[in-house]
Amino acid sequence: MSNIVTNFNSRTVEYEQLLTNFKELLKKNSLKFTIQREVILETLYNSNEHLTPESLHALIKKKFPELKTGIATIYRTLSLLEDSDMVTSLSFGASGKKYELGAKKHHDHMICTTCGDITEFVDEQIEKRQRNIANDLGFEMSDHSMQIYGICKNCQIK
Amino acid sequence: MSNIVTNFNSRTVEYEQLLTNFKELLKKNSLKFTIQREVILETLYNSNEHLTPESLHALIKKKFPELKTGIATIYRTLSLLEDSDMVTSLSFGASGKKYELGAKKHHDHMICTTCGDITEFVDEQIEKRQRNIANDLGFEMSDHSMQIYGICKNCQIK
DNA sequence: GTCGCTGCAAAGTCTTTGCAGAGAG
DNA sequence: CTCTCTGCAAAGACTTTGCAGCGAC
Repeated sequence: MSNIVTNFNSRTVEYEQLLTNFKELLKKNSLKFTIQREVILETLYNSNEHLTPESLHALIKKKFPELKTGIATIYRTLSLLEDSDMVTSLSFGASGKKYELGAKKHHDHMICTTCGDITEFVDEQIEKRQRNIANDLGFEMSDHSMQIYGICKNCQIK
Repeated sequence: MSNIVTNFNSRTVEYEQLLTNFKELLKKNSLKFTIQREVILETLYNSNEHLTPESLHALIKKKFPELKTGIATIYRTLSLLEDSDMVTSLSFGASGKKYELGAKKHHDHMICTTCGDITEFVDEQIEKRQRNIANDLGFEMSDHSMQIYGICKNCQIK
């Protein structure tokens, strides 16, 4: 798969770092670094969207048809990545479970109920307030997520 | 089912109101008011927890064994209630989809990752900030939800 | 070489649907 | 009476698992 290797040359430092972390994680758990796992990580990294196992599978099939990656491997790898906190899953109403790389900076989501588009944002004021609330309730906060639902600019115009 | 009728006598005004709304909703859509639908609404109202279709079913089976309510009816009624915005569904990681009555005042959730317990809270500061953010991004906000994950007081002690 | 990984297909879950009889309006 | 509901069981959708051969180390 020389074209995968070539691809790496154009990767950002950020991706190289991510890949290194992943390899370390695997090594630490005596797991193996396989082309499938690499392709999944890469595809997640290159996608700006939040992917379902299904859509990840479709993307990979399209980009690396010769790999014949099975959906089971996608599920297995996503679980692995999620367990290791390298990806985060979100689930919205009917649209199922979606995954995104968790290595990115923390952010919240604004979801358009018309077109399903997801916009990310961060607000330090809210972040701070969340920490305070958890504290007040005696909660040892490990994570949090926030979603705002509504109709995005584009869909309002239509 | 006279015992159901009797139960209503001890209901709060709030529940009476909820029931009236439900009946109106049904009438408006030429749907029928059945014992099953009533029992589902009542059980949701009386439960302080966030219920899965499964657990709702179990609760109803236990409380009204003579009804033999099918799980399919639970699913159908929950969809109906959700479509009409009378209940809200939340989905967390692996624990599946949980429902709660949406007639309650808006609130956010703090979820214990150890015992799965859910604590509700509201913070006006965050609520306000959310409105501002949606506004800034040109979003017409219809709803939002926020979850804080962590370890609750109880589980920290154990 | 060893032992984990993968694709495939089969098995599980969870949820939805078709149908015939029951029941609300 | 009519037309929707319901329970049941069968069908679907989505995930997980078992297995035999493959491939990383």
